[in-house]
Amino acid sequence: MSKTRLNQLGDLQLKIMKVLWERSEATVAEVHETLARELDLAYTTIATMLRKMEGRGLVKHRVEERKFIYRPQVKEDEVASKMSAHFIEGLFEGSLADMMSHLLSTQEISREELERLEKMIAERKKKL
Amino acid sequence: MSKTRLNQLGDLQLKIMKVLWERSEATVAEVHETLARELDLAYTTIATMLRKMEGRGLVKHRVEERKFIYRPQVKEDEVASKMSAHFIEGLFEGSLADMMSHLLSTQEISREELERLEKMIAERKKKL
DNA sequence: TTTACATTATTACCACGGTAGTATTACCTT
DNA sequence: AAGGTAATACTACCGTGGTAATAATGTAAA
Repeated sequence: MSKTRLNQLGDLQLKIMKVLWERSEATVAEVHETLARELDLAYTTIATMLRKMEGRGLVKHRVEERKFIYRPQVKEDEVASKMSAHFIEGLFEGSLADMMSHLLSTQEISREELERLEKMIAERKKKL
Repeated sequence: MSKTRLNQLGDLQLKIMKVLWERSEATVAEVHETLARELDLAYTTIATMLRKMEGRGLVKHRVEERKFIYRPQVKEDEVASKMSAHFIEGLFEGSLADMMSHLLSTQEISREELERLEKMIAERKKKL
């Protein structure tokens, strides 16, 4: 198992995981194809990356008619949590509010988004 | 110049930058000492890292009585913004609300923090 | 059955973050 | 003047993300 460090996936690894999360499983070709519109990578690049990721325990594969079918070995939520925590820790001393404060004052945000945020927080407050 | 990729600083680099940002400038010894409680790193590790960071344009140094005095070449806000944007992009398709939604449902958050968030958002809404 | 094609295997690189030992230099103290 | 000390310079190494070319292999088509 080796409890892969989920707190830091590379950009490409993340993109690959996203494809896998969305489809539950996929062949190398499918992943490659899905990412093709976004990234111009060689087929073998994806294949290599997936193999490496399997080494890290991020994915696992089975064989079916000569093809490798990969599926995630870690949950998206888990990864998102670990990565978020790590990120917020490193940049905002772990304070979610500090991060939001910074984001609110620097990022472009629509009224809709603000309202969504407002609702979420209100909702969350109830659960306490 | 090379417009250093501010969107991705390593953990150690960030920690070093934080020291520099806080003090405006510092010698290798000061950085090393400041981080000592947290990290057990060789003096030369810090020195090397700072030299590498200077190569990337993150810091700059001047010499004073035989010592290198380093100062940041990039602003904390700028780095925080770039890194945040990159992070949110990679994990939440760029949606701040999506990130918050995830964070709110998985992270431990105190009532105080929630209220702080609430106020911030209300405040931010006014400015629109 | 030969050939083309799809797929994985093998191997190789590069960049960079991180880590640090050893060498050199220069200053300061006896 | 010799020797200690503090600082930087140089060099080296490892892990890993990313990228991919080439080789091998098996399958399907002609």
